[in-house]
Amino acid sequence: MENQNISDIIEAYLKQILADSQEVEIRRSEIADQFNVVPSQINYVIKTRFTIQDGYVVRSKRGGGGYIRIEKVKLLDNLDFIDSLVTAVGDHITRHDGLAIVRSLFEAGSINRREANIMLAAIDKSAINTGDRDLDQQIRAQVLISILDHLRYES
Amino acid sequence: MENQNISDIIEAYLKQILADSQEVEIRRSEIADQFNVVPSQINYVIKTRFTIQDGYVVRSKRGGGGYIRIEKVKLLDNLDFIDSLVTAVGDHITRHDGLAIVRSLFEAGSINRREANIMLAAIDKSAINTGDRDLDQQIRAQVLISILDHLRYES
DNA sequence: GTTTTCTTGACTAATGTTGACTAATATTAT
DNA sequence: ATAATATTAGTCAACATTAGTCAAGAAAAC
Repeated sequence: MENQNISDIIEAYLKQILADSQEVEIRRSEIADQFNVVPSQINYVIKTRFTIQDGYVVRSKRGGGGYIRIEKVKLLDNLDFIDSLVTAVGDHITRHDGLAIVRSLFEAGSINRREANIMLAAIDKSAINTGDRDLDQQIRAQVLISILDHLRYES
Repeated sequence: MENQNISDIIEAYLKQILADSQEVEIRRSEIADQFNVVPSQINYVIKTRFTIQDGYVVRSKRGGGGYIRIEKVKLLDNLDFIDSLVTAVGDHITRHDGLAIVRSLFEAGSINRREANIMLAAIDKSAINTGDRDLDQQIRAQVLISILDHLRYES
């Protein structure tokens, strides 16, 4: 504890607030000033310590009255399962393998038929079709992972 | 919270009136005076927060006795409604406008909250982010339309 | 010594605010 | 009637105010 870096200190500060309330809203530059770091360090802290895997959802807005809001969310008990699917998706995935991912979710009871159909529509050829097969597989992977991450918590 | 921007405050003021009545009619300069902003800021608020995708129709008249009238629109029956959203999506769409589309579906009762969140995850920046903004907007439009088309069959 | 994590700042992007100029409509004067 | 003037709203571009990204270098961990 003697040798904490400033990112750890900022993390602890924010988590202390979150111990009492469901969410915390900050102005990036204010926190940066308060801890005497450049503003982008706040992004670094958030990106490394307030991920969805940790149970946090972050929203922000730029411009006048802008903010960064960190919300503590209730994680579901399907985390290991979701993790395994995220790993299976990787950074490229074919439609065929994407279908298998969605089917796994459905069979595990994580999503119902309607939700499965929405996911399938989102990764269908009619949805993702840039003409570059490799790029399509990358986008499909990102879309799937983004959805999988949302299935980690109750909203 | 403590430091809201004035556009949000004006938006909230108008929406509060619209919570009770079907429409609100204002004199632009009066509202501008009331909130101590230039008149054109009222146009900005309307253009960014009371679009057709948000479920509002705006009419106005210039000259003596001029006004701006904001009307909450009744949603059409489901098929026409989805058609109108597909048209609104077009072949490019920003995340901001995509969000409004999903919100419209939710508010119309076409999808529930979970389904809305899946759709939002599918068009989020974490999902669609090729580095080419224009391409991202095209893909986002295709993903949305693919999902909208599926909703048509199921409902 | 190498690899990972942290720190920094230049550059980018999104959103909000302002005011000068334009356009439409109504009212008044001729 | 027509023209001039007054009274509204609309557009657009400049500027202001926030947050995000990325890559280079420093520090720490291994």
